[in-house]
Amino acid sequence: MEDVVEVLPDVTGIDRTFHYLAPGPLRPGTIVRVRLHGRRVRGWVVAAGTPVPAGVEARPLIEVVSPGPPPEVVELCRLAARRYAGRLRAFLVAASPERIVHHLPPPVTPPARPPQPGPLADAVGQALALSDAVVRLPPAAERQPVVEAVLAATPAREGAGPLVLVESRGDAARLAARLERAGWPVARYPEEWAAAATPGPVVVGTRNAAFSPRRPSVVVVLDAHSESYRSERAPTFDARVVAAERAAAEGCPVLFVTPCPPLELLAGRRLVTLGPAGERAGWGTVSVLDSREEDPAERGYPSLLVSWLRQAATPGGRPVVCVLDRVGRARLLTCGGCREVQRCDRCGAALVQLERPAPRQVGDLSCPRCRATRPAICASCGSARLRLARAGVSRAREQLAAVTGLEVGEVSGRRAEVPPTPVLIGTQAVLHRVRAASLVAFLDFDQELLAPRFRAAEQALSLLARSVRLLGGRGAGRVVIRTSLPDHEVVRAARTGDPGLVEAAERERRLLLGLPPWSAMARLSGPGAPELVARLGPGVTAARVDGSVVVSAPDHEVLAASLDRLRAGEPNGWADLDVRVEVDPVDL
DNA sequence: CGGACAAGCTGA
DNA sequence: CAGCTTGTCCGG
Repeated sequence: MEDVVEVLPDVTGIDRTFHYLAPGPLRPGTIVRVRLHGRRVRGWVVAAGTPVPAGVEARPLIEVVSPGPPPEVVELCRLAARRYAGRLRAFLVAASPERIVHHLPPPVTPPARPPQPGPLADAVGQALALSDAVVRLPPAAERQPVVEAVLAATPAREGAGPLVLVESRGDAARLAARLERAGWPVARYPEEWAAAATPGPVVVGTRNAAFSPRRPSVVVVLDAHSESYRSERAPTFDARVVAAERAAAEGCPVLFVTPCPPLELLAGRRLVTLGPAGERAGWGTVSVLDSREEDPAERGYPSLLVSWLRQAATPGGRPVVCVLDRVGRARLLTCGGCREVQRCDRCGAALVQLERPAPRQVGDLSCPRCRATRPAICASCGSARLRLARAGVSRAREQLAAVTGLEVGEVSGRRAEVPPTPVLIGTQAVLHRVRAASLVAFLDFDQELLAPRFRAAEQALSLLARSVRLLGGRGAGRVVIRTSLPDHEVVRAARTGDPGLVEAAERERRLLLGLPPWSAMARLSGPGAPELVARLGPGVTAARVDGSVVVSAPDHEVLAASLDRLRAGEPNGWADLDVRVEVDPVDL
């Protein structure tokens, strides 16, 4: 009983460690049970051999419960806790088995497979040689062959194995099944934690798999543009960042595979593509309907769209999917004269009218993104006649059924069944609810292009990529974009199969406004937030944005150091501060 | 978090 | 003043 270990209790309200005596040496990450304040609680060994503070007497721990994350993953959790200003506990939970692990299965030997030569193998080889790269593959390209190409090209490494991150649990299940069918041993994370802790199998999982136990020999992030890699609950960590940090620490290559890489992913990384021809082919047929040129009598459902919908709707076949986003009550204002959408001339977001104007008063237009305001007059023709353009999904369903003569079902809610109708309509969530489509039509793509978030353009392009994928390659199917902005770079990118157009425009815009990746941001909310502003220290700026505080720093190191200062002053860390911290908030 | 304990309130 | 609620503190 000579070994002293430091234990972090698995208790919500505690963000500090305690010392206990262990029956022998225990490595950091080990899950133990201890007595704390008369209670029996679980916790993680987070350090060994640290001196017991004066005045306290370390007591023996109750028992060793289970193996947990290995020391290098505990270290990764520490880095993540610092970068995302969260409690270490949250990350250790993500890195730990769901149930007690009694014994680890024996290591397996993966098969040796020579890579299949071809353009895909070339791209993968190039990316692996770069060690940290973005592989831009068009949406119609299948992902399993990419993974197999990486597995075939990655040399075996003692005690290590490949790690593949995917965007959803469904993707993980499918990929795991396919790889197993192809003869690769697979361990799913977190369900098969113990197998994922042993050398050999390919570890497949969603964002938490970035904290999986075994050392990676290579890390692949599929659909790396997906926002599901960012956890929406605090701490809002980004698994892509964690995966990159882990690969760097481990000295193994990391590949981000995506049809539309966001700027933050490209920053400091090399890009590998299939070349213009290969990429263009993989974006399929993208058709654009200019809503400004429509016959008003068609009321938003132009005859060309209707005939495409009718053609694509086959009973019993893949559904036609229509997307109409009325998410965010951001009212879209168009000019009654020239029909121009009223946009912010500084950042391009759609303007809204502030509150309800007082009687006989014209309310100014304001930008929900950058807060700029201007008078309610059309920017292009000077008319003061502005109209509110908007239509809810349920009403659109009726209109669509009437105008096409087809049966149209509405997809709403998270768990409701998808109706078996030949045509479906819903918000962008519908793209996540179906596995395949014969046609995808965005009835009002302006909604996506002009959403008041600084990542709107990238998000819009990723919706198009997802749509192309639902059509399933083979040149069948069509994506229809109805918009008043047919020359917007997002629309051009999808039409020409060149996501670089969005990247270039985005780069310019973000540099100009000092947005990420040229800065690092965090949002502090909750009762404690306002008082903390004064304690942030130098190097950062803070701004009040409806009730919460947005903190900006030149980079993540400065931001993390600043937020760390807040925690450092408290004996019980974040548990003492009545505040919620989101680093890199998505919906800004 | 949740137990311990102190301070405060109520009713007979 | 017992019995109960509410609040604050602290854990090895």
